[in-house]
Amino acid sequence: MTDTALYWFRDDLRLTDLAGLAAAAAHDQVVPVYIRDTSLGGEWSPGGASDWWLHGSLESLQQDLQRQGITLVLRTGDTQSVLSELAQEIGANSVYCSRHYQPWSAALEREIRDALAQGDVTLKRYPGTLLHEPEDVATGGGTPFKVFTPFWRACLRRPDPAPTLPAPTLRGADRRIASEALADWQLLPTAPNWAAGWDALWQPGEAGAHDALAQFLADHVQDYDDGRDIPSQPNTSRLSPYLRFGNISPRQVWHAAQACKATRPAAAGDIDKFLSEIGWREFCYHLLFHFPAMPDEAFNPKFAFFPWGSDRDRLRAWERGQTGYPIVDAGMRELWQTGFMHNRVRMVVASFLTKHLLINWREGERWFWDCLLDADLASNACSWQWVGGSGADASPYFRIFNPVAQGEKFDKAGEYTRRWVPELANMPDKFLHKPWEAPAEILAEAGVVLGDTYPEPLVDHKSAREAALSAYSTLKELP
DNA sequence: CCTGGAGTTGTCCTA
DNA sequence: TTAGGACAACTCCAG
Repeated sequence: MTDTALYWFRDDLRLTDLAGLAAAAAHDQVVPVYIRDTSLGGEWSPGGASDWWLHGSLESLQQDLQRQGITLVLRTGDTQSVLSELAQEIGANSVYCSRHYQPWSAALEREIRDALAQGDVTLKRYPGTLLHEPEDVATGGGTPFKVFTPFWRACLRRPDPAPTLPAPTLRGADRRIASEALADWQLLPTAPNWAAGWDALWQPGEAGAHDALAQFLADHVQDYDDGRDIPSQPNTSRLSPYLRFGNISPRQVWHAAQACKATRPAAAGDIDKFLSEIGWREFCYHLLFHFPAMPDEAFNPKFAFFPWGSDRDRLRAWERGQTGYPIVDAGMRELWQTGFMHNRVRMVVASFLTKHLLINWREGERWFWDCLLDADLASNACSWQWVGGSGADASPYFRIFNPVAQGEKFDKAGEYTRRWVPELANMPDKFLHKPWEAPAEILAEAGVVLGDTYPEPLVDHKSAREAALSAYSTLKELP
């Protein structure tokens, strides 16, 4: 009798460094499946940009498997039912998968394990796309870390993450198994196709991930410490969407970075800084695991009654990149047009939404969720709470980014701002980040008519800052 | 249980 | 022009 295993692909869309797939390869036959279950996660089921990346990742995985003569089975429906039916259909005795850490994942995995067991099928769950399991990192008192620095120090004290695994040699099923067509899932936008041109910017899938990592380590990591803050420079890794979908594992990133450090000791500081950003991803996942309400509720309970405003017009202006603050608008338009935003600018726009507009961080979290290719429940929730001040190890209340100063400091020559806000392209550097201060003749010469070709500032920085400080000061009056 | 240093990414005012 | 301190007080976490 043929010994057949099912590999259930989730957010681990790759073939290398996948312990569960390597283990499944010991069976006579392996049938890989990806299940589209739109009921999972409720309001946190993937947004539009994520679906675009998912499509590309699945297409890439299909091709990689096809090279071994194996077809990726695509099915739609309730995950548990699909797995049970498919296991029965192909006579599988085992189902392999990687672990997830979302609030609903543990219960889902338990239910699936129990349901499969009824048909004498074993669910074999392997560690997920992290460096360390949440259970393996704790304070001396056994509690989860709530501050990043001691968390990361504890991670670094642990044994190195396991060495990475090669892609296993798989033998597919000896008969055809029904699969839906990826195109029928309609993961790509059509009318309108807002992702037109994204193929030139991104290469979803495992090969693209390794290209991006290799190029980053070869050409850009050496200036990471300073360069990562300059949005016009290519010194960030842009690995986040690949990590989000498991096109690459953080262990692969870790070991590649360590190898790079060995050959280029001068870049060691930059590389450690980069790895600490991988550490932030790790920290967010661990926090979400221990505090599953993170995406929906303020981590710091003092914020339960924070006087957030709810001005829909202002929120809309922020979303559309029409706030009148050039660096903010540049970021929001980069997001809308490319599915990505530079990290420094993410902080600026998030600070602007929560502190200048006093709009609840959850509105920003929601918008990013739909627009970002790397929309990740853990990183998105924790980062928004961090900026808003309610999160773990959060930004202090008085840290209110001045959007003019941030623009002048990090986009001094205006390259980034002019690219995404072309109506200001002819503004001189001196006034690019504060066009409302420009004399009439300068505006005329640059072809800018405030309130017409480019908005007047939505709020006045100084008074918005004072209003935020005053709102945040109400926190300390609460019990 | 107590103690004390520390805490991703800033801004503004003053001297 | 520039450097330093204030901006709350609190919680976290290791010793």
